[in-house]
Amino acid sequence: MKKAPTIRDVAAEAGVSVAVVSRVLNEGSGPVAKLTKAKVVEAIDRLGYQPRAAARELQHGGTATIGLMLTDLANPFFARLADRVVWEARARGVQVILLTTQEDPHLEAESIETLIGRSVASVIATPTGGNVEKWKRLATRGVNVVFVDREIDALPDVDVVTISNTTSAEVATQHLIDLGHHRIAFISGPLNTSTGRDRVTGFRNAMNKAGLEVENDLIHLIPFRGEAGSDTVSTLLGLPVPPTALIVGNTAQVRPALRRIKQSGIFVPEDLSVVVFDDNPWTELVSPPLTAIRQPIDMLAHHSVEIAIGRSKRQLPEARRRIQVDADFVRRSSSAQCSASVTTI
Amino acid sequence: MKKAPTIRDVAAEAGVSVAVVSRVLNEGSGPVAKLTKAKVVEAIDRLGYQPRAAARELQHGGTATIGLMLTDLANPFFARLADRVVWEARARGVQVILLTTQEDPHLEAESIETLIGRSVASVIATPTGGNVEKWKRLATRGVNVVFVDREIDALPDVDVVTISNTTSAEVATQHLIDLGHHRIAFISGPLNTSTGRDRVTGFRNAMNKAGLEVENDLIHLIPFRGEAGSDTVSTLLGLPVPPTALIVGNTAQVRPALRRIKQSGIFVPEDLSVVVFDDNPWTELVSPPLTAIRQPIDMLAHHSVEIAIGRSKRQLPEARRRIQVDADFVRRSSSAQCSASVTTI
DNA sequence: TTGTAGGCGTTATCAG
DNA sequence: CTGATAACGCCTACAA
Repeated sequence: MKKAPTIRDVAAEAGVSVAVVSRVLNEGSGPVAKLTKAKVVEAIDRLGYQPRAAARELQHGGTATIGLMLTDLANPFFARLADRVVWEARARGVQVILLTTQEDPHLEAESIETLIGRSVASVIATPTGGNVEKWKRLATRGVNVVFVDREIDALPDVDVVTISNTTSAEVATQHLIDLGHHRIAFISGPLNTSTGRDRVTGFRNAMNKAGLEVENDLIHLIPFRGEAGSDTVSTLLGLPVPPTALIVGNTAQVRPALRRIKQSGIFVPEDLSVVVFDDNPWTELVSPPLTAIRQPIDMLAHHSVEIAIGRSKRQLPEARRRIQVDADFVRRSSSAQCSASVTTI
Repeated sequence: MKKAPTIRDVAAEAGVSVAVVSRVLNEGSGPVAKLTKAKVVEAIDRLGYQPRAAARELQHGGTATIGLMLTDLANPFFARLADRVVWEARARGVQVILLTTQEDPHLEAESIETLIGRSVASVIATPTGGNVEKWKRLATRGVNVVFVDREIDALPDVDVVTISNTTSAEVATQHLIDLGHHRIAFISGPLNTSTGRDRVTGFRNAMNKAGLEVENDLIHLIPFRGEAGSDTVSTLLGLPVPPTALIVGNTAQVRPALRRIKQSGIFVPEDLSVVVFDDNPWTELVSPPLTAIRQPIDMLAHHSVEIAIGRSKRQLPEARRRIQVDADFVRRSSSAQCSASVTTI
């Protein structure tokens, strides 16, 4: 475990000055004779030399690194997002430092500090909803912030990449209405997240448009973490007049909700039609295969990274970008004609 | 976007020297008068000062950061592992920089270089199987390497945290044997990974112990990436005498395999009993709920981080640690008595 | 084409 | 208790 060689060691080994070594390291930062270069390269890998990122960073005053701040990697949606972001970033030679907030604003605040300290060039994040001041400070520091999946209204200046949540929820709702459902329940995320809010809006829109009443009993806003989806389902099924259809607009709660439905001995779609947000690879393997809103994760990742890196190269127009990618509606077998509709109407 | 304040700005603002500021920053690195300290603290958050990690790192010659190198975040197993590792690390005030290799030794090599440049204290990794020299160099540099989930035989000195793969495969196999199966197929990962190898070994052990012949037709070693599991299933089902049971020992191929089984119109467990490696949250929601080997992911994460950090503090005995945690066997409904067993024997 | 020297922001070592 | 000042490893003028 001898200590790492420095640029000086390489210089000595090759019999040249550090400046020359630096020049061969950063291709094109200055002229180097062919022969000299060869000697240096030789020395470099004889010593197994590797430039220290910290020193470079200090000198140059920043890194090309992207900070990726997600709420929860155990959620397959975010896991796949992370996978794609890391991939896209690497394709551009940029590293990713990953932090998770567990939906906790306190941890989020810490993470922001950390990222400032690390002097990352950009951060891609799914904000919890709080820490408005902190986010502002980060942006003021010259860090390019890109929100993905969610946004914060109080921060109208940061770039945002999301799916069209309102429209997606409308589509899902309309689908069920077309099948004759009118008692449709909706489970969404907390109202202080843009996804939670926009999806509920879409749901309401579609219901109103169809002249159907929206009963507050049937709308449930629950946290992303935990298993609240289970109890919510129980509550819904226990209603005097239970819903005939359910939309789960909270990705993280799809599994708990489904679990409870199974336990309750309710049949899908005979007793209850189900549509869920986010199509993960397992969705089609459960019985019945689930009708779902598929979020184009690669697009989300692609645009986020594109913007993040584009900004740090100042190759983007000043104006804040707000990209909405369309989600696909995938019809499978968990949604069907409302059996009650014939008799009830 | 004014530039970030430095320790000097703080010193000026507080009317003291940089040394003093440094001392209040690093609690207990030297004496500071109470009043002075107050002034400094005041100045610090008036300026929103945040020490630059790069400078510290340069000065001190290393970071407390952990490099986490996984093959594929889209695989829920690794996603959950990442989640836990990030969590455990943070609980100890350590950051994680995440890299994925996509099972590609070339990308792995790059990642190793990167990590050296970043002068991380430790790296936790699921090695692809190659790059033996590179891994050695990393270790020689004084970086604490911990392999998790898999190991490399050619590197007998690095710490390893895995589940007991051989035993787990034995248990799974024995379970099927007990149910009267003797034509049992086994899908595993490539032989150049320890998981692939050990699981096959376990399978063979159990078969031999029961005096059953192991037909090579029934053992398939396929890559972790891609959808090879589908074709493999087709091949197996197309055999003159198809197997009555299948163990999928390649976590990433569980989904493709299952998918093809469904498509083939085969009934589980009536026509085919199925046992899979790794119990993810969806496993119990598919029909029928899958009998599975559950890997204790939190234990894997916990021990990995424990070792990684322990080593960097030199608080661990010299000797290499090799931790094997036991996996649980979770019996559900995808495995059943062999219907053919009565007639065939 | 090559070399020399100064500085990036911190911490650590010594004098005051 | 506090304050100068020399590293840490690299890059970049500027000189040779």
